[in-house]
Amino acid sequence: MVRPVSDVFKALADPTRRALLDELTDRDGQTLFELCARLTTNHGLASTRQAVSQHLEVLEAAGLVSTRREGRYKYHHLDTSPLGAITERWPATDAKGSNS
Amino acid sequence: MVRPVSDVFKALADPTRRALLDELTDRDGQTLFELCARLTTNHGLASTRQAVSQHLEVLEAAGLVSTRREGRYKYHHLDTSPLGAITERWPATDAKGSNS
DNA sequence: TTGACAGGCAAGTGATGACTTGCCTATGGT
DNA sequence: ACCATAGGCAAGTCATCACTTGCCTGTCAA
Repeated sequence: MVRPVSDVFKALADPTRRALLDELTDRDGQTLFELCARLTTNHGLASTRQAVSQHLEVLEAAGLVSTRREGRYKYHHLDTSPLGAITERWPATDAKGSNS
Repeated sequence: MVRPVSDVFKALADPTRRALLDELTDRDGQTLFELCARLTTNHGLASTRQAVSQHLEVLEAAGLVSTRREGRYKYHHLDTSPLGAITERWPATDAKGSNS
C-alpha cells in the first residue's frame, strides 16, 4: 500500500482538516464526536459529523492520522511523520548557493 | 499584505505546482517559457503556457515564488521560507509526551 | 517600423472536492 | 429486549479549481 505524497498535500489543503490536526496535537486519541465538538467550540467550525468523518478519512489515507477501534469507539491518533518529506524536498532557499 | 497560511497549503496541493518548485530548486530564476519546456521534458507534463502562468501566480500569492522583471523577461525565484511553518505547526508525534 | 518573442487578460468549460441528507449497522447500558 | 450512543454508507448538490481559447500588450532585433 503506497501512500502517495500527493495525498499528504491534498490532505493539508483544507482548513478544517488542518484544524483537526491541531485538535489532535492538543489532545491525541479523540473520537469522532469529540473532534466534532471541539471543532465547533475551539475553531468556530460548525461541521456535520459526516463532514468531519470524511475529513478524517482523507487524513488517514494520507497517513497523517491512524485509527484504533475499541468497542463502539474509534480513536484517532496523530502521525506527523509524513510532514518531514515536505521541508526535505525543498531545501532552504539560501542554502543552495544563490549565484551561478 | 497578509499571506494567509491557507494559500501556502493550497499552492502545494497541486502536482504541477510542486513540479514547478522542483524545477526552481534545480535551477532558480527561470522564465515562464523555460519552466514550460522543463515541465514537459523533465516531468512529462504537457502544460500550456497559460496553465503554467496561472500556477506561478498561485505560487507567488503563497509567497513561495518571487518574480523579477527584466526587459521582456520575467524571472521566477524560489522562496522556501513559508514551508517552515508547516513542520513547526505540528511537532513530531513522539516528542509531545504521549500520556496525559 | 515591422515582426518575432515573452508574457498578460478574461471568459468559458470540465472535473474534482466539500458538504448535505437519509438511512443503516453495531456496541453498550438498563 | 430495548433504546440511545458511536459510527458507516451512498447518492446528490454546489462551489472551487485546473485548464483552455482567443486576443491583447510590451520588448527587442533587423
